[in-house]
Amino acid sequence: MLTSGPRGTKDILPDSVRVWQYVESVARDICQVYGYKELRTPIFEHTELFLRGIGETTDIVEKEMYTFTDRGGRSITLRPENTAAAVRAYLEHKLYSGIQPVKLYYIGPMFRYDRPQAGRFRQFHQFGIEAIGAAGPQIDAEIILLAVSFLRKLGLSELRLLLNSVGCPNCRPLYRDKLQGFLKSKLGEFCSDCQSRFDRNPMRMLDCKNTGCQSLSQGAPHMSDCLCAECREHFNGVQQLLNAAGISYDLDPRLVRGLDYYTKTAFEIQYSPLGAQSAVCGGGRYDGLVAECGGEPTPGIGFAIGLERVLLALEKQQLIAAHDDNPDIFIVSMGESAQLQAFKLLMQLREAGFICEMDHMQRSLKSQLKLANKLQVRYVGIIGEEEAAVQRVMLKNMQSGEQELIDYNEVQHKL
RNA sequence: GUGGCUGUGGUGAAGUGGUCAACACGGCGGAUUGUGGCUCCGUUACUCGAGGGUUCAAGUCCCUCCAGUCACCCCA
Repeated sequence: MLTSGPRGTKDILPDSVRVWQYVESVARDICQVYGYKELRTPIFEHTELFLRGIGETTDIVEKEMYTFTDRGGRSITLRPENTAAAVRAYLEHKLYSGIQPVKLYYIGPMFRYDRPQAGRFRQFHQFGIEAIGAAGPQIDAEIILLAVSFLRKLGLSELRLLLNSVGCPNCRPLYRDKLQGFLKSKLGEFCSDCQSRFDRNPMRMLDCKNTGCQSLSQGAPHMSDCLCAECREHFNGVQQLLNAAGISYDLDPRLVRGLDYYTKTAFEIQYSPLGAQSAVCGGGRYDGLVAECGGEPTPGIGFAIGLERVLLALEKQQLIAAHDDNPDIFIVSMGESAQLQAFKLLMQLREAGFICEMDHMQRSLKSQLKLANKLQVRYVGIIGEEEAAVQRVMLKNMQSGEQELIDYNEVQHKL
């Protein structure tokens, strides 16, 4: 249909653009405070980047990418997330040669071919940050603090921070074996979803909403109990720092990030009033990604915040302030010579920075005043034949109804 | 990709096979021709998401598709 946009996309209409700009400005401000610089990468990349970066067996790559062949025969994909692209840019422009860690942020549209739902769209927007080059838990804590404080600055409460460690290539395979060993004997009793998860992602079975499955997985080993010494120390370090910062969080042994590149710290911030899609922020460490993309082994960590979900949350909490951008003055005119005068006055006032409007529909005097009233202007300047003849304007205060005949030059002093 | 619900004007909606598709809000115009907000009046759907079918007759029944919405999967 010519008259409707593609499924899962939204137009951001003038009435809501202001809120977007506000949220974006809060994001930019906090990034400046924390020392993160904006990075703008293309909206599409070589498909290969996402296959390698995100992981070929992830849902995103298997069924959610907008992929097409361009006229040169290249396979191109609209970015489904921005971490891989940030790492690509980091390598391409040799950002590793500068001050470490490299701290970046981005705000922009992402694309995933999902079925639309509350809080989920095919084109959606993320504010995300990436810190590449630092391995210690300090940077993990910094990033989590940045996310939490961004959401708090917007006024959101009822946020829940979930924290876990998903281990590293040394300890995760061992854990996976251990978990599968535990679940294997009861596999037949799990729901069909869980049975299919067994091979693909057994950790997901701990997360099943089915109460039967939940009781079956009681007592299963937790990743956090099977971490190698290095991962354990790192995980403890992150918690210590969060404690020191007074940030409350819940350890969630079932928290798993869906993308292959995550290691160690995984976190998520939930805003439960949103319904099923309650994750407002998701992030974690990806120590293997830079090497996977062809660089030297380099640690990294980042998060992404879903802006649509943030806006939904702001709406739920009624934190969206109405902004007044009503005109300061509406110029009413009647007759051709008066119109010329009115137009000149309008230009003059706009040059001086006042918000001014006039009629563009050849309305009658009465209709112009009705319109001015609807626009909730404070003043109306009336220029008819009489006023035009003496080069003056009838300035009317719309609240008191009082009006006086004054020179054009006086108008801006009265506003 | 799977399932539930929904689809009437700019908006919210009545309408449960048969005269001009209620009503409310909004928009536009007007109420002796140079003055708004209140009130009153007029006007605003060759058409009921799209396309087929059943019927003498369909917004009302059937099918297909599309879209919205919520949930699963997954995720921001």
